[in-house]
Amino acid sequence: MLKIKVTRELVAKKAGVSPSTVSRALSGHPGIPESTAAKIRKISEELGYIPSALGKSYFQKKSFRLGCVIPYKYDNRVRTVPSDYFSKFLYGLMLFAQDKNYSVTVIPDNGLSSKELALKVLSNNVDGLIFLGIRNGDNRFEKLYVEKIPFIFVHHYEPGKPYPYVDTDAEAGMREAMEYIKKQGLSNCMLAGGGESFRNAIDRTFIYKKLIKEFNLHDSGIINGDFSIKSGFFAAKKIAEDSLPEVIFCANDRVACGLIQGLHSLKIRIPQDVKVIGFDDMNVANIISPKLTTIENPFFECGKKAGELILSCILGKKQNSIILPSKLVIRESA
Amino acid sequence: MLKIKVTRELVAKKAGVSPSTVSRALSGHPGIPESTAAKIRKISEELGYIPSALGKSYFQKKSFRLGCVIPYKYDNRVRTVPSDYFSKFLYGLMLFAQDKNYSVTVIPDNGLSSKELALKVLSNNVDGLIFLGIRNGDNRFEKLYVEKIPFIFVHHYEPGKPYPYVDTDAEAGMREAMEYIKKQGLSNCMLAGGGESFRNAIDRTFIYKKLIKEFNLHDSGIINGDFSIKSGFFAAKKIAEDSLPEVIFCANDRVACGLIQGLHSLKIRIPQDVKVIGFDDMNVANIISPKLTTIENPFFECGKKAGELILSCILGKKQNSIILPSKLVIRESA
DNA sequence: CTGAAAGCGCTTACAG
DNA sequence: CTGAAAGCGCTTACAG
Repeated sequence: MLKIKVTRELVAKKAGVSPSTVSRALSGHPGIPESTAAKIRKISEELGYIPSALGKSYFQKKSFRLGCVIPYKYDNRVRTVPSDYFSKFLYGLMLFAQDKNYSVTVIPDNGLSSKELALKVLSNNVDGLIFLGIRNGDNRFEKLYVEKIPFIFVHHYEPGKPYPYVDTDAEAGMREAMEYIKKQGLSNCMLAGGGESFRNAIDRTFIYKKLIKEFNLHDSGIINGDFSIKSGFFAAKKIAEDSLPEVIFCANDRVACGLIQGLHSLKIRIPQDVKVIGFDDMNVANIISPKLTTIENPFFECGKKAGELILSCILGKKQNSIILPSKLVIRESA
Repeated sequence: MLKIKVTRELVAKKAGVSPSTVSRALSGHPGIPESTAAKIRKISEELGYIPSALGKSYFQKKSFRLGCVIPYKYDNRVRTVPSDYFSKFLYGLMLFAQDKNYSVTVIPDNGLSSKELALKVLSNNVDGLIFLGIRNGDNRFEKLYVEKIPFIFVHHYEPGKPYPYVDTDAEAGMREAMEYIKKQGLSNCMLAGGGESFRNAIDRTFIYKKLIKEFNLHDSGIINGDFSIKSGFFAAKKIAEDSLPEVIFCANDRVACGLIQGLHSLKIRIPQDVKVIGFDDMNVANIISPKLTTIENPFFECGKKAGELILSCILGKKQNSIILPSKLVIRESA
């Protein structure tokens, strides 16, 4: 027995109305009286009518999809955006999208050209692009902007440019952290910094310097790395060459993990010999020993907000960038 | 100056051919001589013609999208599939999809009904579904199968059912691990098991028992948990109640992390007092102290294979389930 | 090798 | 409040 595809026409016939009316009833068009709409919904249900997402998209020239662009490099292994970041963010985004009847398409980016990126939108594969893990100096966006491709950054922005973004205000959390250490009577700080590649790393370094002054603490210097575990490990060696500071701030939790490994290997105890404070509150912060005192970066919330913002861009509404707060999470390392 | 949408018709006119020929040339139809095709491609390029993905999808009634269904629970916080798993898998899948001109849509699943899941395919939102993190007793699949919805499992399967899946052969890696400890003259083993909720947990327990016998080692028992960090932590307390075994196998790296935390809190040293062997080789295995000796689960490869398999299902080709090998990765904990 | 034509399923402006 | 009709951009079977 062949199953017949249930079309809108069939529903219309059964309901004694025209196909147009079925469309309107099912999409909640205001012109249709509730009694008619209810009847049509009931018949649709009984018949098992399933409106085609493709038909709708096609007609409206909208894919109803948000593109989430994720960097990767493939050398020996795949390098990913730190996984927690990626997955928590994506959950936030998916849940937002689901709520708006959008879906989320993930796009791997190993250096797609402006043109290739634009094509994702121009070919209606997605309606807009959300960029994660962008590095400074990436010059692909001017062209996207000129072509009016809806796009936003997450945890990145370009000073002086109108590109909208969602970012975390690192200052709130770092301020809490400074207060916290000041209250303990500590003063001598260092920063295991994240270098110049990421806007967020630069900002965190800037805020560190600013707050050190503001709180009248002593800065014993900055060891620059690149946001990686390895760079944290090497920072430990450098820091141990001189007399230890009382507190080491880290550009992110990955750096903090490497730093802790490095300090361990040098038989330096945390927090007894030196306190360590991370940034991001990745899952690993709760697993590593000692558990990491760190500053929470609201990845999940970022995902939701990124959804809101890109949708505004797509729909041509206001596109005000969004800044989310960070906050201190006290555990064992400081 | 208004930019005119470049259509296929315009390309056709400029090239002096019909729109049909443009379609054929651009999609590499064999009937078109290369000279004509080249000319049409050139003109398309010059004009900036962008074929609409929506048009194609609509006509072919295919979305060219693979749906990746990811479980979550939202209570206080979002619970995710372990992030590494998720992100490495997704990279493999995305790269495969990209290669085949498909894209990947992520679908959050907090207990969608069979019907809701089927709808994702029936409405042409995606062409097929890839299920991650499925638990035993999930009864949503019979209906999908009956409705001929293309779907596969990853790291799950249902004995006696024809549902296709991609899984990792835990035995290869666990065998290596057993050989490795046997070679060290160790014998007294325990398992911090993963309980009954996940097929993979059951299998790993089964394989553990089987190999213990085969290698003529001593089994001091199994402490069952649920694949979580917390369950590993509690396992440590239980294990420490009696005399310690020489080696503790763990159902996965999360359990191993919890176990290590628990053992640390009891002042039990790893590997001096007891060896610990994980499973999965998540990122954290390299971060935790001691670094975890574990069995690598090829997540990235799983993603690629999952892409292949679901595509076979979608295209109605053979659907042979795929088993990937695991292997021992020696670090510090054993 | 190539063109004219049909049709995919939908939505909405228009007319009533 | 509701229907008939146009049209979104594509692909392919058919005819030549």
